[in-house]
Amino acid sequence: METTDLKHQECISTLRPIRDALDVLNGKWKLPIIVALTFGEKRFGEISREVHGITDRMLSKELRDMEVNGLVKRKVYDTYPVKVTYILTPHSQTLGGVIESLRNWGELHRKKILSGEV
Amino acid sequence: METTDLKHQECISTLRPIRDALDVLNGKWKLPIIVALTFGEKRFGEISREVHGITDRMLSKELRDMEVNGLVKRKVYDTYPVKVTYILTPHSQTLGGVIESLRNWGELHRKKILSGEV
DNA sequence: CAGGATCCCATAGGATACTG
DNA sequence: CAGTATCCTATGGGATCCTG
Repeated sequence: METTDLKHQECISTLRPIRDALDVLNGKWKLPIIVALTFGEKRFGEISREVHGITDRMLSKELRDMEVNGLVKRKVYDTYPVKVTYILTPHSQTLGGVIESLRNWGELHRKKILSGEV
Repeated sequence: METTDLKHQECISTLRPIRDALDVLNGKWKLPIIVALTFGEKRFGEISREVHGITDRMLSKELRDMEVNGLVKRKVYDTYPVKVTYILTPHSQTLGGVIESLRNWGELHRKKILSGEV
């Protein structure tokens, strides 16, 4: 294996975690759901009402996905009718820096594009 | 408008630049293309060979997209047959921090998932 | 209430062939 | 060489209805 191949391999393995991170954040609804849960533990119906436009199907799907990724915790109360709440996990808090970074660059990018700088 | 609505509006406007940033990076091929161009100006065919698995159609599409977003610059040489090269712009360099941030979190995330911590 | 089931459409992306 | 055109599949996401 020669130098350029080594470099290439290094970059490929660098790419994997980046893709992981992007996948966790991606899709139309994950960020809005995180925002909704930022203000505290919420029930399914509450999130549904706060994240404007989301359907029950997508909310259900995204919450399950986020639970698998350890971003939210699902709590079931044994009442009738059943009550289910979702809450952000400590792990989700570690996303703060990434989101900040994305936001800052997004703002910079928008400014440059609008000013015709790029 | 009451307090919760104000908070909500603030968060929505915060979300926009984040989405912008995610959109610029997203898709299967943008990062690998950036990696390929990191080692310097390259021709269409060279990128095609370095980014394993990409089709001409996707490469063409992604390069155009990245050009619109000011990440790459396209240079046409008036030779026969025509020679075209692509090079990363200074603006694309500003992505460095975001990518670092994504990579670090992605690695942390993977560790936590694999260790069963989440 | 908290979803699942079903159906539908739009877009991402792949395969192959073709052209200035 | 540097793409474009065409056709196809898979996935994301929406709409609607149903149920424990």
